[in-house]
Amino acid sequence: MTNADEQDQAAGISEVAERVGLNPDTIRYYERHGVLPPPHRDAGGRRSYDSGAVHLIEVLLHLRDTGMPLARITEFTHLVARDPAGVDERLALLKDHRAEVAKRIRTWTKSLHVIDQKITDYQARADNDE
Amino acid sequence: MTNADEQDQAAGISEVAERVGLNPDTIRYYERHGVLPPPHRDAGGRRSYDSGAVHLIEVLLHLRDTGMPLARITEFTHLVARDPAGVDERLALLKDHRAEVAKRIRTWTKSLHVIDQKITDYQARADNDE
DNA sequence: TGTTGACTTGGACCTTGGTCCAGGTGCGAA
DNA sequence: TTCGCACCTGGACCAAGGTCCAAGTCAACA
Repeated sequence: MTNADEQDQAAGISEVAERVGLNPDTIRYYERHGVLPPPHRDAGGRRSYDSGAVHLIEVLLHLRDTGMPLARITEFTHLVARDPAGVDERLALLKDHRAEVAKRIRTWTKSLHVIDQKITDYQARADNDE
Repeated sequence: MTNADEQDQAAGISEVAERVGLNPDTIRYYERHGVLPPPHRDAGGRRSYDSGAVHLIEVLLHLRDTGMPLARITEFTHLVARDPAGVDERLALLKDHRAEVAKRIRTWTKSLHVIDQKITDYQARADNDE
């Protein structure tokens, strides 16, 4: 079983990509654009991600997947890099985003009702035409 | 008061755009791409939207705003045009979409909890550093 | 010791969803 | 009847977010 070893330290880009569900090219793209910080490199110059780096990717993906634009995620990453201890700005950014996500969930829920109404309409028409 | 008149029949593209919150260019773009059906034209060749046409736009915007790709909305529009009475396919399409929206609301709600967790973490760190 | 296979880089290309612009037309007010 | 304005068309342009490709490097294995 290779599992125990795979839990530990330093994976290559392909393995990380697979683990987080991204294309390796997407990870490189994010790095070029500052969305992700540059990872360590092994002796041969290849990218090497420890578990902390992988965890950061996973957190940032939660932000992306709740609609935060890459440019905004990049700000977050830069805050971490510039001042790893200074948590205040990051906290503000997250709270902002949290509010937006909550709002979007509310508006989607409303739209869901509109769609349901339309479905009900159509169902009635379909039943009438029987 | 112009209000009573504005409620009635046949608005031009700018007025409709304003009413539904779109750029007139966006409405033309949607029409070119089949997202919206071609509207009536007045004597001078200008687009003219009656209340039914405006209502259709509003419904389609609910689909768009819950993440349905324009290509999918276009299918819906074509179903209406091809067979105005045949409601079954439209119903299936809407139910599909409804399920996707419901799922998305669930996953976003989960991500919201992850973000909240991160906020709590940061808050604890900020409090410790005081 | 040479071939494989995974990696490296930079840049070209792609899709989605618009937005903007130039050049032309037609209607109503002055 | 001429001005001005809203509209028309077709096509260029834009931004975000990737994806793909060519050419080169390196480590390991036969």
